[in-house]
Amino acid sequence: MAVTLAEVAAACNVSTSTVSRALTDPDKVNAETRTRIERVARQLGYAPSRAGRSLVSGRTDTIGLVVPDIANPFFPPIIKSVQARARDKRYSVLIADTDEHVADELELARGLSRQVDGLILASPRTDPAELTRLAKQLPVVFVNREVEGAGSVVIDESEGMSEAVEHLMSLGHTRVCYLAGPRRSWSNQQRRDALAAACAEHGLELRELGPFEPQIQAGMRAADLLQSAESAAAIAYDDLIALGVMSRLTERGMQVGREISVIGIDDSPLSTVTHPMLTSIHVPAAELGSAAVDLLLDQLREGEDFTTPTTVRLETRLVIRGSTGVAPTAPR
Amino acid sequence: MAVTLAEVAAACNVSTSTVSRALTDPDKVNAETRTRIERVARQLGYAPSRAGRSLVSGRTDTIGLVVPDIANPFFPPIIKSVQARARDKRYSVLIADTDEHVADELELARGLSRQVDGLILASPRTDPAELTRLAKQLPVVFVNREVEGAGSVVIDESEGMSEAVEHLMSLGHTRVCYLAGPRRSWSNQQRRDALAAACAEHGLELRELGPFEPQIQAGMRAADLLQSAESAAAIAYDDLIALGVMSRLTERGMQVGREISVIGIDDSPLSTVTHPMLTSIHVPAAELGSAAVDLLLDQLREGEDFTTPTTVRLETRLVIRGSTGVAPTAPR
DNA sequence: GACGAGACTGCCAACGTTTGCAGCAAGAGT
DNA sequence: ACTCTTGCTGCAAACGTTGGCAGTCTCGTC
Repeated sequence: MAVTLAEVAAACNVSTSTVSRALTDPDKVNAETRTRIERVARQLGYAPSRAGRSLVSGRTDTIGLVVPDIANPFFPPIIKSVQARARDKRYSVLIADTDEHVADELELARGLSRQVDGLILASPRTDPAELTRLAKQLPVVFVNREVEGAGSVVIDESEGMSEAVEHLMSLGHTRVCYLAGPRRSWSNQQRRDALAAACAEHGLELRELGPFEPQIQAGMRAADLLQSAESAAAIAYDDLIALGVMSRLTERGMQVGREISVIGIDDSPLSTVTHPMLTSIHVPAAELGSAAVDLLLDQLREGEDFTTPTTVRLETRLVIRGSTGVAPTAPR
Repeated sequence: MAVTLAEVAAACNVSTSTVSRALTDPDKVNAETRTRIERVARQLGYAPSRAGRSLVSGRTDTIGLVVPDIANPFFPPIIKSVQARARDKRYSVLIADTDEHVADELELARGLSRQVDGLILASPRTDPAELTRLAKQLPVVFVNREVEGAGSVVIDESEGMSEAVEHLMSLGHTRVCYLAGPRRSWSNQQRRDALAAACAEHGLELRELGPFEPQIQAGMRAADLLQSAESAAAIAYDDLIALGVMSRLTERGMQVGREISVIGIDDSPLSTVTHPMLTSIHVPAAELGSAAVDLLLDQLREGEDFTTPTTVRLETRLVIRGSTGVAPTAPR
């Protein structure tokens, strides 16, 4: 069905090798025949067979991307930037969604590993030892997690958290409640630690509720717990939880941004759709994706050389919107 | 690096053909040797090379999915269900995002067509003639669009629209404003027509604003236009526009659900995150995805037989939430 | 005019898998 | 004892591409 090298070769009265060279290594072939071949190839609509090429080169020109939940608005921007960067470099992207199902993470990654040259894993909960093993089999870059023996792109929440805590204090808050993400999530630990450090530094009292799944429904549950706690300020593990909290609180007649302050993390596109809009710690999703691709392609290029796996650290900052306001008991 | 058939064969003292048969066509080989081969293969961690297999079979066991915008919350559920169904059937899914860029749609689809067995296109704006041509090259299923010579899964908005119009009338509304989607979008035309039909039937006055891109920002712009029109009810092309409208109206101090009623289409997960929650016409996204996969795999199985391309039509219904309420001038 | 260099090009093997065909042994039927 | 069948296995070709090697041709040089 598809046009092959042989057909182009026949049409040009040359051998397949010449056609192959003309199209992939133009300097190696006479300028005149090359242009002729190029013309005929275009005319016939020739496109190299990935399978044939893969077989001999051992490469697939495809990278895999594993995310916990495409529906979580934090990920689409990352996916987009991964795809964009990959496309620039002539790579395709195979995406797998684990549906927040920890057990599937590894299985999916392994399945993918057979049809890709490298993997980008944004799956925070699998056992580190397994991940290290996986990283030995093929190049892997982790997003938002550090794993021994593999490159990673991580978010440094400390700056954003510090700003958030300062922000709350300047509004007169004296305590804050952390709405935790999944217990075994690497980034949950990072965020909790960053918050704890910032609180300790600035003298803000910290409580914790949870864990909650990063989903709006869980946020709603968190809202009710939050109300029975005595905190007028909350920082959520991510925007989804924060949005669920806001939605539920508003539904119950509370004024978010006046009676209670809510801060999210990720600064996903949804932050601006609610009223009040969500104050959130901005995470540079686009950079995250493209940095991950760059790191991975570096590893692919190095080949067998032992490159010390790099960690790229991305800064965060607070974006203040309407969901945070003066503490209720504080003087106006 | 990877374990090949030949290595398994050597370890078992049989030929590669026997190993191949043992693993793909177990009946053709002696039970005893088969179990031995299976054991050794597992031990060695053998996994068939997709490239080798593709080369001889001509199939890739991969399907392509083109969507206009992963970040649009309407699509993730579809993507998930496509992936889930495909995975059940041992297919991988290659996703491409056109970023709402019409010119890229075809190019991306063509690029994908070389590495997949079939395509699912949820890209509403490309020229029909081009799409028909594409459908001649390989099996294609269209989502939310009918194209000659290809299968499709479409949404039948009429029922949902009818319910929406009845709903508005029962609340005392006498006119409604349609916030149109992209002019060349097939589903925009479907939705507009369905709305017009429903309005004509029930005697509701219809106006139209737009077109607007299916994005929150565009919805905000729509909100301001809507305010200067004199309609107390609006039905948007999709939830994103509706959410943008709500967000902007609320920001400008209007009470959505009291002073003005807003209805979205898609019933995306976001519908429940705002306050008030968004009344929306529910579209069965999961069914949409799995139906598309089923249709495509049917086409793949049929092979060269001329199957009359099928169109699957999915019903919609109205989900009433807080964003719609009694018309302001109507008696209470 | 012979020779070597250089520029192109063709031949062929290899990648890993599947599959039609042939070969082989063992058992059944005569 | 002979053939025929049956069940199993190996051989070899094919899929489309790449790249090492060798061959051809032309041209410049001595």
